[in-house]
This record gives sequence, structure tokens and C-alpha cells, in this order.
Amino acid sequence: MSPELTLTPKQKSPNGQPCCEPVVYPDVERAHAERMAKIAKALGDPIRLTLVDVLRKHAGKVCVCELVPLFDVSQSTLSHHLKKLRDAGIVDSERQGLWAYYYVNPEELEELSAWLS
Amino acid sequence: MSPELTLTPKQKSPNGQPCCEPVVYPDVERAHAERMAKIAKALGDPIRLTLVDVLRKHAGKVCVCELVPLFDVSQSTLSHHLKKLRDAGIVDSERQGLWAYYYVNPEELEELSAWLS
DNA sequence: CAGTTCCATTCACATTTGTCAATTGATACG
DNA sequence: CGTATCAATTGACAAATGTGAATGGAACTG
Repeated sequence: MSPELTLTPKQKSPNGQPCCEPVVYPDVERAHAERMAKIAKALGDPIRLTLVDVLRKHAGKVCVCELVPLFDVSQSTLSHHLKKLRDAGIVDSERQGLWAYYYVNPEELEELSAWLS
Repeated sequence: MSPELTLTPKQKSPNGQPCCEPVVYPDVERAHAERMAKIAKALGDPIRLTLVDVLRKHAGKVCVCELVPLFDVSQSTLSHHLKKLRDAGIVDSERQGLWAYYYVNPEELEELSAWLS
């Protein structure tokens, strides 16, 4: 990809100084980085992050009908946000009759938390 | 906003059961949620997350010329990613002669890490 | 000075995202 | 049955995002 831009570190500056010490190859292998990025991306919206915050603090299953009025967006928009969180594995949901109950799956958040520490 | 969709929890199901226990209002105030989401969003790309990983592991300042060859994207694309990380406050940079050196500003990551725990 | 090198920025474009109105599907009630 | 309610989905659209080629700007070299 763009082989004319070799940009291989020269280890020598124009004035003879090394540009920096060489760097090890990222030891977060690519698949792990992609999982972490997917989780972070799902948290990368104020509404979704607040949703997760509410669900975590509640420590139980919360009905969607409780979540919708907390935010200034339409029901369908909130449903999309919840779907993104589900797709990222951060939350799960259950239906009971008319209602849908959401709760946090702590494992995904812990994985990101572990990477951050 | 869309006042016909009142969706206020009825606390009563059609069969007389409450839909769920009421939920406290998100106590991550909006501004904090937006800061956290901004940081998470900046980490929500595999290249940027790996960049942060490399910079953190190196525990020093790393020249851009070392970073570019680690990824399969053009130099300008990587520069864009670094700018996003800078804008989110996750990394800072310094110029020395021709080179630019990047390093992690740990405070922002710690703030997200604290929220996650 | 002219030429190089590193990095950032601009321009362009296809893809993704956030949003809402409207609809659908499922379930409950009467 | 018909109607009402909750939540998910569809369709549409503007805005943001990820990408690369090309350019610009700064600093060094000769």
C-alpha cells in the first residue's frame, strides 16, 4: 500500500541524531484490538454511555419504558442505541410480555477496563 | 419532543403487574458523560486503540516515523488518527526538528478507567 | 540557494452514524 | 374479534467518519 511512501525509520536524522528508539510491535494482537475498539466505539456516544451507566447502577433489569423518558430522543432512536449496545455485547435483553428488559453484561466492560489498566 | 409519544411509565401492565421498579436519574451528569463518551469514541477505532497501546507500552515519546510503518494505512490517514487522539486529550505531541513525538496523557484514560470500575 | 525529508492539512469521496416519522409485530385487554 | 400498547424495524436524510492523493510548511542538507 503506497510503496513509494516507504517511511521506514531511518534511525538517522539529517544531523546524525537517531530519531528515536525503535518501538516494539503492538502486542495487542489485531483481533483483541478490534474487540476493544468495538466496545469503546459502542460507548462513544453520550446517550449510550449514560444508558450503560443507568443499567450498571441499577444492578438489575430495567424496562425500556423506563429508559426512554430519561433522554431527549425518540423511542426509535433509543431503540437503535440499545441495539448497538447489544451488538457490542455490552448489554443483553429479555422480553416479558409487552416489555423488554435490559441489563449489563459485565464481561465486556471488564475486558476494556482491564486493557485500560 | 414528540409529545404524542408520552411513554411515561405507566407502572401498571395491562394485566395489573408493574412494568418494573422506577429508576433513578443518571447521576453521571451530562457533561461528564460527554467527556467519557468523547474519550471512548476516540478509542473506538482499531488503529487508534493500537496507537494508544503502543504509546502506553513504550512509556516515552515515540516518533511518528516509527508509528507509520506499523499500520497498513497511508501517512495522512495516520496523521488524522493522531489528531483525533490529540483532540480527545488522550495523547500529546512535541516537535523536534523534522520529527513529531507523541506520548500518552494518562489522565484522560484514567478518567474513563475510573468510570468503568 | 535548491533539494529532501517528515508531518500536517486540504480536497474528494464512499461509508457509517444519529436521528425521526412511519410502520410492523407481538402481546394484552375488553 | 377489534383496539391499545410497547418495542423493534424500515426508510429517508443530513452529518460525521475513514481513507488516500496531492499539497503545504517547516527544517535540515549540501
